[in-house]
Parts: sequence; structure tokens; C-alpha cells
Amino acid sequence: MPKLPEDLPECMVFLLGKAYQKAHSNFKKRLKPYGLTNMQHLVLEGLWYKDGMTATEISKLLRLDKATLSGVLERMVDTGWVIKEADPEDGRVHKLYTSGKANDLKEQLIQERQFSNREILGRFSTEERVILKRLLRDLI
Amino acid sequence: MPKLPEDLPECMVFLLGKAYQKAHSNFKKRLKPYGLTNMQHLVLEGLWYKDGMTATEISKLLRLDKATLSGVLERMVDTGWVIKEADPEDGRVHKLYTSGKANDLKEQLIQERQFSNREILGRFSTEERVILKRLLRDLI
DNA sequence: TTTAATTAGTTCGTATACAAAGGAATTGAA
DNA sequence: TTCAATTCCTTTGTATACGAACTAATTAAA
Repeated sequence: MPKLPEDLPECMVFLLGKAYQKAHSNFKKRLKPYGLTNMQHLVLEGLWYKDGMTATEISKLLRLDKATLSGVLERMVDTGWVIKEADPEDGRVHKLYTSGKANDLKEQLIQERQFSNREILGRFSTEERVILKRLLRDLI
Repeated sequence: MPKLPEDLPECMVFLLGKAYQKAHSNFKKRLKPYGLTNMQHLVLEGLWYKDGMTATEISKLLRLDKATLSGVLERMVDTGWVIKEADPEDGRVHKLYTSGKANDLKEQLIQERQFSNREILGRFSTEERVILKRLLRDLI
């Protein structure tokens, strides 16, 4: 691994970017057999937490951009992970539900995330894990 | 800020993603007046560290995907931040140099990154900053 | 030296990101 | 009640990401 420019290795944008890159890549590989992307998995977790949310609600809960989410949800409906229903009360609103296909895999999919998590944190002690999580939370 | 699904706030992919999102967004705003993206700024820092690198070398140094870099460099050449020269020794190779426009702004641009960095780490103590950086480096 | 294997870089396809604008439905204030 | 402000969601445009395939150029092996 070649040396990095000057003080760049001290730069948070760079460090966080690379750390995220690594974690993302790890989880991505795990999800590949399911035909799910990280983002799609995240949306499922959101709906398992509270089914029937609208796109805007998911967007707020998971801090996702609504424009991005729009496309993600469309693909998830197309591939049968999510069901979209118009709200008879309000013509603007569409409620989203996890499909049977998704629910059948729920335990497995949540486990995959936990496995990935353990792999990412593998080299750290329990104390380090706690500290890292706390610092990241504070930062967010 | 609504509560997050179950143990998701413990998930490294999620935490790192959101932390990166925040840092990235902060730096992005700072760079906007210059018409530079974060990625483009990173490439400039790489070339200031070692001018005349090839795309492959930059890719390795900064851990960037070569396919992504290809487009980034094309736009940077088009907008006059970077100069691309064919290598007479090897027909496959193109060497990359920072432009005068880029070099004139070098100090300022590096400072912007440092400012952004300070803002991101603003709430942490010196010890916390050191620990966070070490943990992220270890993770990468 | 002729072909196979490598290497540098581009292109393609798909999936985020996200600002900004647009369309449709709803609500609120005059 | 009517028109402006809001809200939900989609669309558009630009910029990453990244696996995979491809071209062109170089090198290595038989």
C-alpha cells in the first residue's frame, strides 16, 4: 500500500470514505446471492421496523434522499421485494410493505448484516468497538 | 430525529455511511465555489503529492476505481484542472499533471480541506480525534 | 518470432447520491 | 370557496461507484 499524500491520511473525509468503502464492499458481497443491494437491504430493515411507511417517512427515518429513494423503491417493486399501495385517503401518498419473499428471508438477511458487522469489527477489542461506535454517532 | 430500526444504529455499514455522508456533504459545500467536486479535489491532492502520475498510479495511491477515475479525469481535463500527456515511451500510458489554474489555488484548496476537517471534528477532544483516526485507519 | 499473457485505459450497464424542477393532490387563509 | 402555499412523489441532470468486457500496446514464453 503506497504512502498517501502529505496529511491526507489525517483527513476525515478521506478516512471515512475509505472506511465506508470497505464496509460497504464487504456487505455488498454478502448480499449478492440474494440479488439485493445495500440500499435495498436498508429499506427492508426500515420496513421491518415499521411496515406501511410512505417514501417520505422511510426517507426521514433512514436519512436517505427522496429522489434516490424513488428509484430504489421502483426497482424493489419490480423485483418483488416491496409492495406499493395507493392510499385511498390521500391521492399523493403511497404506502410501502415488505413482500412475502422478503419476509421469508427476514431472519437470514438480518443475520447477514450482523455477520458483516462482526467481520468489519473483527480486529477490534470490545472497548474499541464501543468507542468507535460512540464517536461515529457523535459525529453524525 | 426519529428512532432507527432495532439494532441498525449499531451497524457499521450504516454508521460509516452516515458519517461519511455528513463529512462529504460538508466538504462538498466548501468546494462548490471553485467548481470542484470532492473526488476532483482528491485527485489534485494526489497530483500535488506526485505530479505526472498515470491514471493507474493515481488509482492505486488513492484507492479509486480505475473505471470511475477515467470519467473524473476526462472532466478535469475538460474543465482545465488537469493536463494529460501521452507517454512517448509507452503508447498505452498517459501522464497527468496539475494545470496552472490548479496550482494557483493549491494553498487555498488544501486549506479548505483542513477547515472542513476541523469543522467535522469540532465537537471532539484532541484525544478523541486521535482515537477516531486510529480506529478508522485500522479498519481500512 | 509468433502467439499467449499482461497491462493501461475506456466503455457499458446498473445503482446510488443529490440539487433542482415539475406534476398532482391537499390544505390553509382570505 | 378559491387561490396560493404545501406536501408527496417523480423526473432530470450531473457525478460518483464498480464489475465486466473491450481495445490497443507491450512483454514474455515456447
